[in-house]
Amino acid sequence: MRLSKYLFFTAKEVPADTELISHKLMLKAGLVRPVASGLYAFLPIGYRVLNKIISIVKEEMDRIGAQQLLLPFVQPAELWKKTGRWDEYGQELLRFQDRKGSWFVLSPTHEELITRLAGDILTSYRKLPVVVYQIQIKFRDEPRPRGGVIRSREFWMKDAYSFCQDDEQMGKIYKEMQSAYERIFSRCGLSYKVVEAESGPIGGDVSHEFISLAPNGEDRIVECDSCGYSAKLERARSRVKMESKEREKALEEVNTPDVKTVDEVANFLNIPLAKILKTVVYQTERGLLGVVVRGDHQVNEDKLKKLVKLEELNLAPDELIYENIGVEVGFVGPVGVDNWCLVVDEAVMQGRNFVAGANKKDTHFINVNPGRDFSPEIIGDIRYVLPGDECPVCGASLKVKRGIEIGHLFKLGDRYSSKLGAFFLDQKGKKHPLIMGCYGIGISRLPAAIIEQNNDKDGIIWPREVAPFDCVVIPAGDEVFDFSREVYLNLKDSPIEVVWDDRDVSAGVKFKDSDLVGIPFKVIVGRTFLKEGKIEIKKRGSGEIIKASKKDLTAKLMELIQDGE
RNA sequence: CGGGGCGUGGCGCAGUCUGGUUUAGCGCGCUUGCUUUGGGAGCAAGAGGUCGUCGGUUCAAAUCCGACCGCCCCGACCA
Repeated sequence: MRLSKYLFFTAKEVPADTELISHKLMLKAGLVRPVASGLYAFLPIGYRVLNKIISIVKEEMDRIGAQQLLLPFVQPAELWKKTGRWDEYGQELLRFQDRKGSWFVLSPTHEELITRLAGDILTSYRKLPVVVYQIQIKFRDEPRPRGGVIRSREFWMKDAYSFCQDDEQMGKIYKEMQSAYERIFSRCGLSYKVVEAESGPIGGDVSHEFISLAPNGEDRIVECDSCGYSAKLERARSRVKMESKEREKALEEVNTPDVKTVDEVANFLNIPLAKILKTVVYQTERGLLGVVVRGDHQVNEDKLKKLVKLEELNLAPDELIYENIGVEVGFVGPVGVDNWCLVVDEAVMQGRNFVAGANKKDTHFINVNPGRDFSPEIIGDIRYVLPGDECPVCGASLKVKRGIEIGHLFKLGDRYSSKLGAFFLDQKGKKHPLIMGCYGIGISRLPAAIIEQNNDKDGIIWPREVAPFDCVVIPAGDEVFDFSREVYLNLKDSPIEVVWDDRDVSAGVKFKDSDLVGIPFKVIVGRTFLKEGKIEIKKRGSGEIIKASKKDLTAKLMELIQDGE
């Protein structure tokens, strides 16, 4: 490839409001270009990287016997109505009508389609298990696309689906898929974590996410260095520290004029946040819910929803609270209220002598004791884990880290197959729903995730397997231009992927551009060649220079590329 | 859903508050020529803009007012 003829450009400036390094570098290096909110064009260099990633994914999927297929990007609404997701999926599902007025959706995912297909074809236990996958575009009408290709509306995804007779078969495939993912992400040069996850709108019980570690990532995970426990923050648990058993003191009112927030109360009474009870009032389909957590904790609504088994859960508006509790927000507490369902976090139950709102203007109670002063209807884990909490498995101190979700595994069970009538017959001729799993990889966000972990002040440093090219031949000086062409043509005949920077610009520009784009090796033909007859190979990451004669160049490079892990 | 910001050649920005010397500037990139050429070169000459759209105010609008469209950022309820 001659660079002078390649659709290639680099930019010195990118919009001032781009935050992420990967976003900046992808724009600067000319990998992608924004087209509209959450829509990106992949230019040739960027598309090469994407294809490298796709090849790795294909190889590893094929290795575990998954079969590639292609489903349509546009799906009829009917299927989505059958599974209920036409209503459940919300505004992220982009819907439109064809000329006849029939409704369709742009696929945000493909469970419905693949399940119906499987139901038509996989009618016998003899064919099971089967794993299929596809690599194609998805569309989710995100409320706020951000971070370049990390959260875009249109994106590439690898989605695989497994169909099994029973949970045991399913479990085996789930494990195989997990190790395939581990190989894929390692080959991409990523440092990642596997964590327990929530399944969200896809549904299902067991779910794991692969998180690429990145300080700016939008997902937060909890992990234990000591035993290896790790989970998404939303579902992470922690052990409740046993409080020293203080003696229960007598309940007392204190005057707290205009002291409303937990922070204000802590300051005003000069006590730690953990000694305050935070009472949050929710509105649900079955009336008001009083939710109590410690002042230093936050209510985890996902956990709360699961615990109380309610669908609708919204913070109650101020007026509604005033009407029902008779006090303004800020002085609400659990003591003496009976027209709500009281849900209390387990950590609260371990404590003694708390401060809480007294349900009276400008007044708090001190020495509030759970059990004595109020009786919860439901007790459970409804809080977010905090850094330093004790690991639920081994008790060591937990850490909270950030990252980017790059892969997700779900055990779906029969959620889709039952609703869509995807059944098979067992040995005895008995009908069962197919037991399903689904497994995604965010293909088009992977370049960004990789760049987040592999860059320096000069630009991108691609790991070997995903680099757009292995090397670039750089002529440094007019006298060597013709010879550099020879060098290029020689390399082109080898398996090495080479590009020749034949542009009429100074050598400095070529070096800078090569560094920015992240080509692993520069093959420099210049003054060293004129002086010593040697060609230089310069490594992108370390800057190390290896000299080779024209004769040895290809072999030397092949060797370096192989070692370049 | 709430708050904030932005829209000026391909890209990044200034100019808008205080309307009129602005023929609408600057940097990057682009074209041509000469000199350069191992880490984003210099000089010279050029091309390229209905100042997001529509409407209003005014003798006069990139600048003031209104509506719309597009884009970006922050927050999403913790009492």
